[in-house]
Amino acid sequence: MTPEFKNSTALSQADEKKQSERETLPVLPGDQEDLGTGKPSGHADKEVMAATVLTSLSTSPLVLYPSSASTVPEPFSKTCKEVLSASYSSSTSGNWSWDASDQSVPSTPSPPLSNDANKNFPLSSQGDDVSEDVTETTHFMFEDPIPRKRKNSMKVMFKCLWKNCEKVLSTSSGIQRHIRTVHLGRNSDSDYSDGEEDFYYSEIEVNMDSLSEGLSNLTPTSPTTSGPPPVFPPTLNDALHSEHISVNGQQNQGPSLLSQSAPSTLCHIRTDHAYQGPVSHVRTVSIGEKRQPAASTHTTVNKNHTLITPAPKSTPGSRKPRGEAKKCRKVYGMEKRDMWCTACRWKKACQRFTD
DNA sequence: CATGCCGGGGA
DNA sequence: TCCCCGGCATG
Ligand SMILES: [Zn+2]
Repeated sequence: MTPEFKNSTALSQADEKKQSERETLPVLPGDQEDLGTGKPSGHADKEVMAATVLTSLSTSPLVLYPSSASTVPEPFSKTCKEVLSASYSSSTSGNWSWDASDQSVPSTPSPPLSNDANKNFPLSSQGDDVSEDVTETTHFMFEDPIPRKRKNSMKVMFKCLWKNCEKVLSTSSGIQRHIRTVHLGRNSDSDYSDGEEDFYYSEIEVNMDSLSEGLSNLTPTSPTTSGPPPVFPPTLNDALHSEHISVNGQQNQGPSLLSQSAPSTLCHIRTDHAYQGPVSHVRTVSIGEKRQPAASTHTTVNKNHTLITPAPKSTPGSRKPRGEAKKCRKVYGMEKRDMWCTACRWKKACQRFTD
């Protein structure tokens, strides 16, 4: 049978199943030429076809050198990767493949994480921006529409990194709003979000398990709770840096002036957001020099092996950068699926438009 | 909801 | 090895 008709016609909607009808190709005459669909004998299957035309979409890569900004009065450029390395404390040998090594899910189907309603983050936004907190959404931690994580009992939260602000929200949009309104002093009406906010918050992951374990004090289970209900704060901030960064004296609040509050650190820590590649939008302000909170070596004495280091784990730590650049699928569309690169057809990582 | 892709499965 | 899909993560 002709392989052509194997597929059916259904598809439609979400995933069109398959449809190997060649639109462009006329019903293949007896023997198609080389670059047909799949020839056993590999010839150089370089795709040199017209596809190239479309491929021209690439984008404008390169250069964005914001570092030479200008507002920076003092050469504060330094401490760059230091921070980076600090946060990336992970090591090469840190095969996080062990993951579930310890406790948790021996074999029981354990019910949905559930139960304990323990959750509350000690965020205390006091200190600076007293002027007005737009209140906006605050902390609502459990409303996340996250049915199940890859693991169980793992939650991703977004923490504001401003000097004295420790707000933690459960949604990125929430934290962005917070930063925009509270710190950047932007109008909330226009939720125009340029990449700026991204640099002021970071994602942290909260392990409910260890949490409840370590400090299961929330519940009156153990009477001996005199322990300090610490907050698992990945916040390794120290006031040390504040000295340098005090360019503006304070931060936050600058309704009239735009985000002049931005601190100055010439390095852009890429906690996770990997913004690179084709940047079509011209950033009004040069990004790159901002970011005030700095993480120093976590000297926290963690006797437990349960580090809460923000790094390895499914969603939170190593986020999937999710490359940019349109891939075959988007470029050609489902209709011309035959033009996709093999990888794309197999639903694998695209090879033609690798970014 | 669409896209991208890993991991796994069938021939 | 080729081919494909379930399902999930992400924006
Ligand atoms: Zn591709």
